[in-house]
Amino acid sequence: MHLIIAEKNIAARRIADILAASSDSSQVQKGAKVRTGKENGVSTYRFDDAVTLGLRGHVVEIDFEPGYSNWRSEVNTPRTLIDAGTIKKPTAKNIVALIKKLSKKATLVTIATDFDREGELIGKEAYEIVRSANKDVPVQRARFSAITAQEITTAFAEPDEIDFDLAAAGEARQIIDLLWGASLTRFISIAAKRGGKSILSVGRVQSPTLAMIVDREREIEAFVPEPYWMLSVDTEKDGTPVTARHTTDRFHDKNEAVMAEQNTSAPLVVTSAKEGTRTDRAPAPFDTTSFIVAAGRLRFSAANAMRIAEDLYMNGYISYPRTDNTVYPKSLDIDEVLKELKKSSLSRAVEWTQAHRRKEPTRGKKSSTDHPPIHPAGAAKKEALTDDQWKIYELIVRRFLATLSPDARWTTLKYLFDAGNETYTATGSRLAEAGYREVYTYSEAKETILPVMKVGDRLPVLGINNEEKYTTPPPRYSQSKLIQRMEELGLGTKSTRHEVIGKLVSRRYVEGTPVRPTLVGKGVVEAMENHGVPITNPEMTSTIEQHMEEIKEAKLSRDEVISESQTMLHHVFDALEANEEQIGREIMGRTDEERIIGKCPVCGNDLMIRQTKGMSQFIGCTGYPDCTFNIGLPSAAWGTAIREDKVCEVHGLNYVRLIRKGARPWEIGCPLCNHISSNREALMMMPSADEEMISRLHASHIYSVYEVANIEPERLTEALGTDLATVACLREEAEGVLELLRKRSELKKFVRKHVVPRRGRSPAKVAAALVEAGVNDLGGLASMTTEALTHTHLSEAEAETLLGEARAVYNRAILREYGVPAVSLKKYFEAGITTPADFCALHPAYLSIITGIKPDTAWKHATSVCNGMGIAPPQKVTAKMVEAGRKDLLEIPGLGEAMLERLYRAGVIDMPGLKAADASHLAKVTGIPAEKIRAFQDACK
DNA sequence: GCAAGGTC
Repeated sequence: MHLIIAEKNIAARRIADILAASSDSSQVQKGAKVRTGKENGVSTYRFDDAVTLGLRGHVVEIDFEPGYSNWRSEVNTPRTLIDAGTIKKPTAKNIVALIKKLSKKATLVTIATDFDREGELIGKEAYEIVRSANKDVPVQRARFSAITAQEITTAFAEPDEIDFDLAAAGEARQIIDLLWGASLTRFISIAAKRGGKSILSVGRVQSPTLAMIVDREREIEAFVPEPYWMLSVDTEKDGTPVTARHTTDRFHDKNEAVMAEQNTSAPLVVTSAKEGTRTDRAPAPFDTTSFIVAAGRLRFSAANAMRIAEDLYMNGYISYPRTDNTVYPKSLDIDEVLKELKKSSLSRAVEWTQAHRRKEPTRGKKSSTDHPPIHPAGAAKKEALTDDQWKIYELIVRRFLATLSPDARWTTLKYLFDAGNETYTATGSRLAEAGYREVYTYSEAKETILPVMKVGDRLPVLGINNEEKYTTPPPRYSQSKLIQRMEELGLGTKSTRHEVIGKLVSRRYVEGTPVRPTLVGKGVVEAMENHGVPITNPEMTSTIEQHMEEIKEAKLSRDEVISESQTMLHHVFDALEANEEQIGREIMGRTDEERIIGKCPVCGNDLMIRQTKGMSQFIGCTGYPDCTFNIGLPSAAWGTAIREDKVCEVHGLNYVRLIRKGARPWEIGCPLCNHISSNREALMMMPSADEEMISRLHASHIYSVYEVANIEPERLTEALGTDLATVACLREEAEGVLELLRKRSELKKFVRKHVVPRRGRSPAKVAAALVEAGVNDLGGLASMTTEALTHTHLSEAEAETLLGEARAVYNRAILREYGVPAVSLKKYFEAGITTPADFCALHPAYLSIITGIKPDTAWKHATSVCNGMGIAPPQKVTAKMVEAGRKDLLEIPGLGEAMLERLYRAGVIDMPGLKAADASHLAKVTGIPAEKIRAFQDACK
């Protein structure tokens, strides 16, 4: 059996299709003989004697040997990771298992992973899995740069061998990345006391990228705008207005500009008129980076553009979108692609291209072996795709057509003028041949048409403009600019570059589009720069690249390179460990800054967003405990509170918003404005509150009922200008309001738990209706009628269920309050004893017999419930009494255990009780026939 | 809990 292993499922499928179609036997059957199956959850493609399967990129991952998982270990400190051994562990276990299984039966294995360094490593990983199950099977390597019939058949007809040196180069990179990344990440996270979700990560790619963003921000911050002046004159020729610029583009000295202006005098004499042409080259084929840049102009984020491209690829509309190649390989049949595209919604553009083909397609600067440039692979109709998918597909098709179309040609016109002692110029351009612009319509061809003039023409001066302008700082990086820069510096790969920004955002190192660093981001970069950690340097990548090249050429060994890197990292740690505390302070100082939202209105210290260990967060004064001013914020379950740039005009505090992954941010706005308005209603609930009182409270920075109830009475008297007695009253009122609010919130919680949300009827709406109806707590709800409940947006059935739940919960709470312990309560409820009334009406012996609780204890429970209810408690019942009575009763012929329970229920627990009872009444209560009862009574001694 | 690299 021939086992073929590709890098991914789609590649496996297409390779199988091509090989099956070209194998001798199948040519007769036109290639329709690939059998698709699922083995171990992995798709396989079988034909003839071959089975093809796709990996999922790397199916194993490197990690440290066991024992290094505790970040805070005293023994295995971050530094020890440098020399900790690494192991490979499977990440796609089902694929690994399937390869092992199939390898045992294989007589030949072909590794058909992508034709690049990482593909070689992935192939070697697969090879090792094969070898672990089969020591002898021959393993060969197929190399191809496009999955076309021609390339695949050649690659399999002339197989090669795995390049273990190239794979070793990849391994060196993996290990070095892990050693540096993990050890430094742990070190600075621990130094800055950050754990869990807010760790501070460091890596060979992410850190230099972050440093670039930080650097740009520094340039912007340090930028001082400088004025300059631009001089131009307005004129006209045969009624067409023309503006001519001074030949000195920018005057940096105002006096010079003014002088030039004064020296300018009519008429404007044409001294030179030059015509020319300019070639506007058709663009090169798309690689991943140039594709992301072009999609960025259509307002797609890098990650979004890639996600859509991957979608299109999976559906066969475009070729593989992760490529470094900008030169179409010979094996790509361009005519065939064009023919196919005529079936798409872009057929007119395709036809134009076919009619105007340039000799050779354009080519970019980079050519590589991995994949062809991104190009269309199938025809799509506009209706078959979503809007965004169509925009991306159209872009890729039009770019492909553009690479096959002629260059555009412009004619240019340049005039020079004399105006007194000054010279001016005007340039025009006109699109002579649109060329590729016919099909690639993404940039506007901006023409400047000038009227025809000849040397010696004299034009009027209609006006002189001397404009003062300022130089501007370099712009922040857009996503695509950043990806371009990363590529120039060799950071990341075609497959990962667009993910790096996402990583920096999720670490809260950068924010916004275009991206700017946060204070944490700046702090981390500064800390590394200040303490000689070279990882923020792009050179680290180039060094690794060089070393990898040498490993590939077998000039250096993998272990030599790793060992050199380890030594270097040890030196880095020498410096870091000596300054751990200082590094921590530097970063934490920065991050604190990010949480400060303004000055405390009470004491003038900084106000800071704080999170507790639980889910609660608030804005507190850094003067605490001397100043206790604070503003509550919604629970962190709604999102983490972060500072915004906008500042409240009234209170001078930064706005705050809550952010949560996957949710729209919750804009709190000015936290103090929010605090005031959300507490106003509650304050007004105090009977003696009025507007005037509330403004007095606000003036003393008292905003909530809670504060009224809890701050020192002296402060209240001062704030309100009243005496202590009035304040005492007020505090009592506040306590009352708080109690009411607490109950309401409990009620709300209860409703939320038991009412199913429906369109237009949220649980909150039901709760509001209850409050409106004067129901403030669970007890109130429990004592409502079903009918009354149906007026709160509930159906009758819903009202009944809610009422049932409410009563159960309420009764349980009351009974607990009256002193029935929780463990016993559970037994009572299981036996159907659920209300205080049950305890008062039923005989303790009955309570005991149906729950298994001792009679004495049941009596005690019944007594405390009756006391709580203000009802006379039952007479004392003891185990002895019950036992004696029971013995007597059971002696009566025909009276068994079942009947005993019924009698208990009716309060009859012994012979005297039975004898004294009214037979017909007892019959009614117990359901035992009256004659039988009479017979029992007769049998009593 | 950490990197970067594949792929989904």
